[in-house]
This record gives sequence, C-alpha cells and structure tokens, in this order.
Amino acid sequence: MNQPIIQSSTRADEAFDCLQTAIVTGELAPGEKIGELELCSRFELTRGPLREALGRLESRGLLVRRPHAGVKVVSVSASELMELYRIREVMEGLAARQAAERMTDKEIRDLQATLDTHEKMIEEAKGQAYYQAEGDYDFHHRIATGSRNTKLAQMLLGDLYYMVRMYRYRLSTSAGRPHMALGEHRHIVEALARRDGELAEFLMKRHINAARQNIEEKIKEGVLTI
Amino acid sequence: MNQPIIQSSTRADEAFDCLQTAIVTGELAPGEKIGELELCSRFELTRGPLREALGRLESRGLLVRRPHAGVKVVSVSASELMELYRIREVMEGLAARQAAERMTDKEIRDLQATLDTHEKMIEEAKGQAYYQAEGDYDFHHRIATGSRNTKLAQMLLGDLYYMVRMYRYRLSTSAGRPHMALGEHRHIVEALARRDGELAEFLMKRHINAARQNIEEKIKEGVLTI
DNA sequence: CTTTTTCATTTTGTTGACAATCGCGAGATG
DNA sequence: CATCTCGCGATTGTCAACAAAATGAAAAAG
Repeated sequence: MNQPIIQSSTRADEAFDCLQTAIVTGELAPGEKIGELELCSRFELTRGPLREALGRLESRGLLVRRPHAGVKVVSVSASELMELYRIREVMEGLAARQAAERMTDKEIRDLQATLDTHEKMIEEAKGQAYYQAEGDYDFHHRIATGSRNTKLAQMLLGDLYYMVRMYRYRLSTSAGRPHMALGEHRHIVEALARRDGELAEFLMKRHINAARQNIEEKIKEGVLTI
Repeated sequence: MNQPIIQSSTRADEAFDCLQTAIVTGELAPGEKIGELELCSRFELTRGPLREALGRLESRGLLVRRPHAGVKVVSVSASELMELYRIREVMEGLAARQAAERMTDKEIRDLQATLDTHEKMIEEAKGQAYYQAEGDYDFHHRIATGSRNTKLAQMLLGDLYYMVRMYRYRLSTSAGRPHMALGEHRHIVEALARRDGELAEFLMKRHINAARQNIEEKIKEGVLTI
C-alpha cells in the first residue's frame, strides 16, 4: 500500500527536486550558466530525464533557456523581488480570507500550536535565522493549503515561495524581525479562529507589506545587496 | 525588433504550443487519457521533445501525470473554475493598479482604440461569441503586460488565462454579456488614463467578480454544464 | 591596430533502441 | 460462481549515439 514516499518514483522527478533545491539553496548561483553534461555528472543522471526536469524548471520561472545556447539560473533584481512581494500580498490575502472560511477548527488549533513552537524557537535560538525562516514558511504554507483553493495553493507553493526562499537563503537575514512577525502571525490566526475572513485578508496583506518594506529598507541602506 | 515568429525554434516548444492549444480548444477533452505514441503520430514528432513538452504542461497544471500510468488532460470542476476567478480577481486587480501607474500614454490610447474596435465587432457580429471572447482576452492581456510586473504577467498569461480560455471554448457563451463587459472595460481604461490606480483596481475586481457571478448563475440554472 | 570573417570545438537538440513497470485478461482454486 | 493469482501485452521511463547550431578563437583584411 503505502511505500516510503521519499524516493521519487521517476528519475525526472528526482532531477527536478535536486535542481530545485540546488537553485533555492544557492548551490547554483543566479545568472550562472550551467551545462547539461555538467549537471548530469553532478547529479548522477542522464540527459533525458535532466532535460525533462529543465523544461519544468523553466516553465516555473526558475531557469531561463535560450535555444541552442544553454540554460542559466534566473537572476531576480531587487525591484523584481519587490514585485514578487506585491503578488504575494494579494494572493496570500485571498488565501487568508478563504482559509478563515474553510479551515477546520483542528487545523486552526494546530496552527496556534505551531506558533507556540515558533516562539520557543525564536527565544531559544536567537540568530538562528534559518529555522525562523522555515517557521515562517510553514505558517504561510498552512494557510495556503487551508484556503482549499487548489490552484491558489499550487501557485503559491509551487512558484512564488520557491523564488522567495531562494532569496531568503541568500540574504540569510530572512524576515529580520522575528518577534514582530510572530505577533502579526498570532493576530492573523486570531482572525482565522473568529472566522473573520475580511480581517484575516487585511492583516495578511499588511503583514506581507511590512515584510516587503523591511527588505526594501535594508536594500536601500546597502545592508542587503542583490 | 522582436517579431513574433510563428515557427518555434525547437521541436519541444512546437509540441508545447500544439498540445496547449489542443487542450484549450478542446481537441483533447478533459479527463481524456492520452498515450505518448498516439500524440507522436498526431503531431508528427518523436517522444523526446514530446515528453519534455508534457513535463512543462504538467508543471503548468494543464495535465496530470501518474508515473507509469500515462497522462490525462486535467478536468476542472465548476467550483474549481470559480476559484480560478477568485484568483483572477485579486491578481488582475493588482495588475490594473500597477498598469495605471506604469503604462505609457500611448499604450493607454491604443487600449482605448482597441475598445472601439471591440465595440464595432460586437455590433456587427452579434452572437459571434468567439471574437468577442478574443477581444476580452486581448484587453486583459494588455493590462497584464502593462503592469510591468514580469512575474505577474507570466502567471496570468501563462497559467490562468489558458485555463479560463479552455472553458471559454467549451462553454462557448464566453462572458455572455458583451455590452456590459465593454462598458466596464471603458470604465477601467478611464481610471488608467487618470492614473488612478486604486480605482482601476477596484473596477477590475468588480468586473471579474461580475463575470464570475454571471457564470455561476448560468451553471445553477443548468444552462452551462461542466 | 581594429574589425570582420571563417572555422573548429563544444554544447544543445533529436532520434531510435532498450529496459522497467503497469494494466488487463485468462486460468486456477476455494 | 466468485475471487485471487499469474503472465502476457502494451506503454512508459531510460539510455547512448547522431545531427545541428552557437560560441569562441584565430587569421586575414581594412
């Protein structure tokens, strides 16, 4: 019946996952031109499945490919990163509104429990930006799936988050404002618990907007360089 | 300049385009199981490029693929189609807001001229729902690109519109309310010309919401069956 | 000395054959 | 007679060789 899901059943899926994480973690730098044969030797696979994976990655916007000229990792400028946050703002706002209407009580309780865990992680491991970023990712992930909007979740989880995470790893500062973000998260969950979709949408949009402004400031200060 | 070259430079791109239009036009019905060899003979290409195209289509959500079991065209339920419109509402609202800030004066004038053309087409060819639908598509297309938000335009044009158009073809009724939609379009362009982003966003959201309710009603009446 | 053109190497795109896996039907058994 | 199992056929996944195109360097011309 249920087999260990860890093993991707096809080599192309395997390649896709490897490439995706390699891009997100920065193992493959943005703008870097990558040859197919090099990737083959690095990930121990042949060009057939690799090309299939490259096609998927390109379709998701993580790679750009010019015919006969090879593929290179997409390089997102600072302004484009800001545009990404604008998209997140409206899409996650919608997700929050629909999540308020559709998440089960148990899911909301679990989400609250998750926030407690996050709080402890922030207190205990100050500066451990990585885990804090993962906690933030987990929060938004749950709301996206909680919206019960298949396509919305697919677009958020499949496209936008990977791009944002890509820069999270690189900038390492992550949100940079753990306690503030946690408070905003709690506020949003409260709205969810009250089934107040409008408020949840408003708070989520403000939350993401704040994160965007935070990054924008740091970029202007020169603390972050993209 | 960039001339929209019809001939895709690579066979995989060709296959991708063919498959995509075949799915959108209903030549390949939703839920239909399709064999690779069958597709190869139908579109005159070999399995390598085909598989690459299938991967891209799957990544875009137009196909679902189970390992070793073949691919089938995605079938979207009525409720999922409604969810698609919810996403369009927020994303195109954002697009309209940014377009109001960023479109050139010439682009806006061209858009107004396009609406004049649409008006004539509606008057002359009553019932020619197809062209009217294409006009509507053109309108939204221009605003999406006019937002100057690369990723936003990519998501709208690459993902959502193809899914919506897929059902436009199938339902054939298109928006079903040509004159009303045209008036709303004019209203939106006015907001763009005044550089009133907030108003443009509001009007666009209301416009798409109206289209959604229109379809929803017809589905409830049993006029449309999905 | 700069620019252009040509050519060779490298890399991508494509092809057809090979291997693994699944679905389905026939047969056997309770 | 129903159900379970086994095996065959068909389809998908994978591989390695072939062909085409582009990048880069070297040479020739202005």
